[in-house]
Order: sequence, then structure tokens, then C-alpha cells
Amino acid sequence: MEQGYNLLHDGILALAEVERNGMRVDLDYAKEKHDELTDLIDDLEEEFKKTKFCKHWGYSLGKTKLNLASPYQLEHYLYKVKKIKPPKMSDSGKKGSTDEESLRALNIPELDLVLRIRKLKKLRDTYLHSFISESVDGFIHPVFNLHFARTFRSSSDSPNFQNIPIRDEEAKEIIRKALFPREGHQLLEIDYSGVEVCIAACYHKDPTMIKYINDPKSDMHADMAKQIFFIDELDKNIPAMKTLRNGTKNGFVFPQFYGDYYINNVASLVAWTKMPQEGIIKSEHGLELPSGIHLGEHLREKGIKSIKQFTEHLKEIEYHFWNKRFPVYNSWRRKWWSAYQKKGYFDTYTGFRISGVWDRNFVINAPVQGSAFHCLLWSLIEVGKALKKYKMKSRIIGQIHDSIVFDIYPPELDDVLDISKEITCVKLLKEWDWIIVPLEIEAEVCEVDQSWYYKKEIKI
DNA sequence: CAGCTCAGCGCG
DNA sequence: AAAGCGCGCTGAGCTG
Repeated sequence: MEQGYNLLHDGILALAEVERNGMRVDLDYAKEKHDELTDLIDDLEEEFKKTKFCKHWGYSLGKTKLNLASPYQLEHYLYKVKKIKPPKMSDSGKKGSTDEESLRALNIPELDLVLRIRKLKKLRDTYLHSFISESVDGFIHPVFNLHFARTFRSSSDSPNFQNIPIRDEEAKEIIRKALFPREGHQLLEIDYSGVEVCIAACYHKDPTMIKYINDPKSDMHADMAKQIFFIDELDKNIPAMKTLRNGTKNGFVFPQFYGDYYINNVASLVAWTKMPQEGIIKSEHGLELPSGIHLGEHLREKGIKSIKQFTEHLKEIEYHFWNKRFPVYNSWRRKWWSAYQKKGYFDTYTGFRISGVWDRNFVINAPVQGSAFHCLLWSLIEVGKALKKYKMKSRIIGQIHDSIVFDIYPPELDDVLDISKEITCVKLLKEWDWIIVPLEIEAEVCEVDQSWYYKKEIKI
């Protein structure tokens, strides 16, 4: 366990410096945008109050004041007063859910206003407000913890640097346009590509998975998309094919790795490919394929004419996935889980013993998630040392599980990239001989004095 | 007012 | 056999 201790000791010293460095915030922008959102939210709330839907909801509450931000009140009105059948239940299973997915499924126009208000409040109160209130002299200093996460991953708070919007374009723009490098500097982010898949392979050593990782021309997600949707060739440059591949990656492959099963995968795949949620699959359903026909027609030709049949099909795919394609990975999962059940703990490659009462999915995922982060942490420590050794003006200002964010003095950009690449892809593999697959990094940069919104991938 | 749980939602 | 993993922040609603 000494190795694990030393990693966290060196790690927290390196991260303390990252915290002191911090990231520059455009406070004028943040405050202006904050107030702009407040005005917008006020207008939308006024608009909502004028609707019949809102008046009836308010009437149903009697003396209680209506609060459209209250899931509790909304749940009561929709599913008790109006007696609508909830599209799904909340996680606790006790109440009808009023999350975005559920409200969209109800197809009530007024609820779009509720969701719009919810989103804008999230951006204003969780991000812009915390940037303003946590900033000191125009810098935020997010905290990076190594002693909270059960997997020995990190976490971040005050403000959380690890959940800044990026998937939703509008949210990404509003929030990331508040974050800047030091004057005359530029932001750089390097990240490990598919590091959890690589680290998982070091644990289970499945030969087929190792082949996928070693052969850059092979593509596990494309192969699965071809198998699930009966396709002979998959060209990622064609948008519909890219959607099928990404839908398969995010709706089947990764959920399966995390311990999900085919029934849940159906709903996810159906959403990605625009197929009906249940019932009969018709010719006009689903993505339009390059041949001009819809996925629905294509599946019908292959004998899949209903969601029920698609579900049975996916059950067979799942069986093939774990018993024919990745049988060694599968037997590792069984052995790892069974060994834990006998011992009450499991050890990671990076020097940690995780003991306690856990469920199967945690026991299988924690060593991978933890060790993958430790690769990043070791690299961050070494890159930090190198920046000091060469007396560079560039600094590390943050870390997001598999990536490092830098505030770069522009003349040093190429050197920082060279140093980082050497440490992350060469030195780490010499230090830890249990890493039996190659690791790769990608890089994104902003131009000088540009906000974090503009980061773009570069070749390295 | 402090402190808790829950629902919802942002990220890897 | 079991039924996606890990985090932090906010507001609502409740208890004491």
C-alpha cells in the first residue's frame, strides 16, 4: 500500500499548486450574463403564469403558493390532480418523475417553458453565480480532492471544475465564455483517449480487446453497430452512420461495460436512432440511411418488425458480446467478483485495497476507474515537476479525471506538448509495467486571450 | 437557523 | 445472477 500512499501524497502536493494557480474569470461578463439570465427567467415566468395550465395548477394548490421549481408540486399536479400516467418513476420508485425526459414525453407545450426556466436557472445558479462568489481577484481556485471518492478517483468543488457544460452547445457557450487564460496566454487541454477501456484491458487481458486497442484501423463500436443493425460497411464520415456508431457506443457498449443489460439498452438505442419506443416498427421509422431508406424499413427487411423482436435480437447480441466476442473479459468479471465475495476487499494495480460492502457493478468498475485516474495523476505530478525544472511560465490550472488543463505562455506551447506526450505515453508505461497496452493523448487549444469556449483539437 | 434527504442535472 | 459506474451543487421540503 506504500505505493498508493506515495501517489496520493505527491498528488495532493501537486494539486495544491494547481489550486493556487487557478483560472481567470471574466467577472464583468459573468455578472452581465447572470443578470441577463435573470431578466430572461422573469419574462418566461410571466409568460408561464398567463397560461391556463398554470392557473389550474395554482387553483389546485389552495392556499399553498405555486412554485414552478418544485418537482414535488409538479408531480402532485400532473400525476394526482390531472391523473396523467407517469412516463417513468423517480429513482426511489415512489413517485412519478418530473425530469426532462418525462416532461418531454407528456407533450404538453407549457411544460417546455418549465424546462427552459429550469435549464437557465441551472446555468445561472450553479455556474455563473459560483464563479462570481468563489472568485478572488478575478480568479477561481477550484479544490481538487483525493480523499473523498470511494474509487480513489479525485473530486472537485468550490466551484466544481469537473462538470462545466460542454455537451449542450448553448450551455457550453454561455458558461465557457466566462473562463480565460492569464493575459497574453492561451488555454490547452490534453486528454487520454479511451483510457478506461485501456486500463480495463490491463485487468482482464482479453485478447480480442487488446487487438482492438493495438490496431488503430479496427473499431469496436463500429463493429457492434454493424452487428446490431445488420450493416455490412460503416463509414464514419456519413452522418447517419456516425449516429449509429455513437448511439451504439453510448447506448450499448459502455453501458454493458458498466454492468447494464439489454432491456435498458433497447430504450437508449431506440432514442438514438429515432425508432418508436414500443410497438410495431414501420418503414418510415428511424434514421435515414445512405441508401435513402429508413432504418425501420431496413430492419423490417431483416425480420425485425417490432420493438419486441428488436429486444429479443439485442438479447442475442448481448450473449454473443460476452460469450463469443469478449469471453476472457467476461470470465475476469466473474472471478474478480467471486474473489471479492470471499475476501471482502480487492486490490488495485496502483496500490490501494478497497474493502467494504459493495455491489457487483462497483467491484468490477472501481479498480478500472481508480487506476485510470491514477495514470492521469502520475502524469500530472511529473508534468508539474518538469514545468518547474525548466522554469517555465506555463502552469497547470485544472484536471478533469482523464485530462489536464494548462494556462500556457505561448512560446512554450510546443515544449509543453512534447514534455506531456513523453510523460503520458512513454514514461508512465516504463514506471508501471502492468500497463500492457499503448496509451495515447489528444490535445485541444484556444488562441491567445481566447475563452475556454473556443478550444479546438490540434494534431500532436 | 442548522442539517438532512430527495430530485434534478452538470461532467468523465 | 443481476439488472450502467463515479462525482458536486442547487432548491424544495422537512425536522428539531
